[in-house]
Amino acid sequence: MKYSQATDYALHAMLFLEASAPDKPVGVQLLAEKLSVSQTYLSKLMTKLVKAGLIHSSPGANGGYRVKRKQEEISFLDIIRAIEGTASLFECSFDHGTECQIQQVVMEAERQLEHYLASKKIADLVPGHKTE
Amino acid sequence: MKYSQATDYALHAMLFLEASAPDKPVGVQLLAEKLSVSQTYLSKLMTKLVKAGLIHSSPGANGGYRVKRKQEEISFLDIIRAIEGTASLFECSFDHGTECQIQQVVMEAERQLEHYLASKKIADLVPGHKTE
DNA sequence: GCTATTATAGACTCATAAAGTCCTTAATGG
DNA sequence: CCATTAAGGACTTTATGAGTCTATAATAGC
Repeated sequence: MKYSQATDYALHAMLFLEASAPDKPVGVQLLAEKLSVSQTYLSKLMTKLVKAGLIHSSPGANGGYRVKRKQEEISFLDIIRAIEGTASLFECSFDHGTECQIQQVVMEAERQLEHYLASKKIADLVPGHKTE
Repeated sequence: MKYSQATDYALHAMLFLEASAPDKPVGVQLLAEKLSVSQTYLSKLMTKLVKAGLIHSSPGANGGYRVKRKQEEISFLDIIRAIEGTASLFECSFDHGTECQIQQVVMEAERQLEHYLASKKIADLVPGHKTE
């Protein structure tokens, strides 16, 4: 069980966007160069972030990506979910009665994990940003 | 990101073993029937649990699997690790300086997740077992 | 309005891992 | 010795991650 490398790219891309000037869009070309990944592949990931409402994109000349205004709100969990999806960490494949005790334990663990990841904001990592 | 179904099988198999008489070994045939999975596949998973030191196996007639004496100690994390391995949830693939802030956040989340899963024992789910 | 630039999207490839099957070998109790 | 049971190697099948390649759509600047 592991987070995909795509999540790694997305987290770093978001960090880069946060650290960039908020008014000037950053193109996928520059991002891909910084992350040492192909433009076309990264652009698919960026599109996921756009669809998740985390960033804004503008096509055309001088276009690119910008973080949304509520950037301080963007958590690790937001980004991870945008890339990995929202499927549960564990799902018991049996039906023994109505509820699986094992599943309940793992689900609670997942709930705590997500709570922590939701509390951590990307903006926290950028020097000079105030989050609170 | 998801735990494999193999982990699901293993957790349920352990729960079954805990709930069985500790002196009489349970064969993979019975286990596989209870879990609706093939014997050969399940036996591979059971072997992993044996190698991890969680259960004891005896071949030959009347053989099978038994939990080890320190059964109260067996945690969800033990079982999950035996099946999934101990690889980290997240590993940053870049080398930007010495440490990745992103990785540190996710690693801390993972540490908490594992702490919780280590605190939960399979024996807790078996009525009539005392854990503390 | 034309053109260069940039995001979006579909179709495809390639490698890896999960999930499982089949067959053989080794150990052990009766 | 034999029936029973675990262990292990070799294989298949399917799904997913990680990309590539090519085309299309939108937009700014001239």
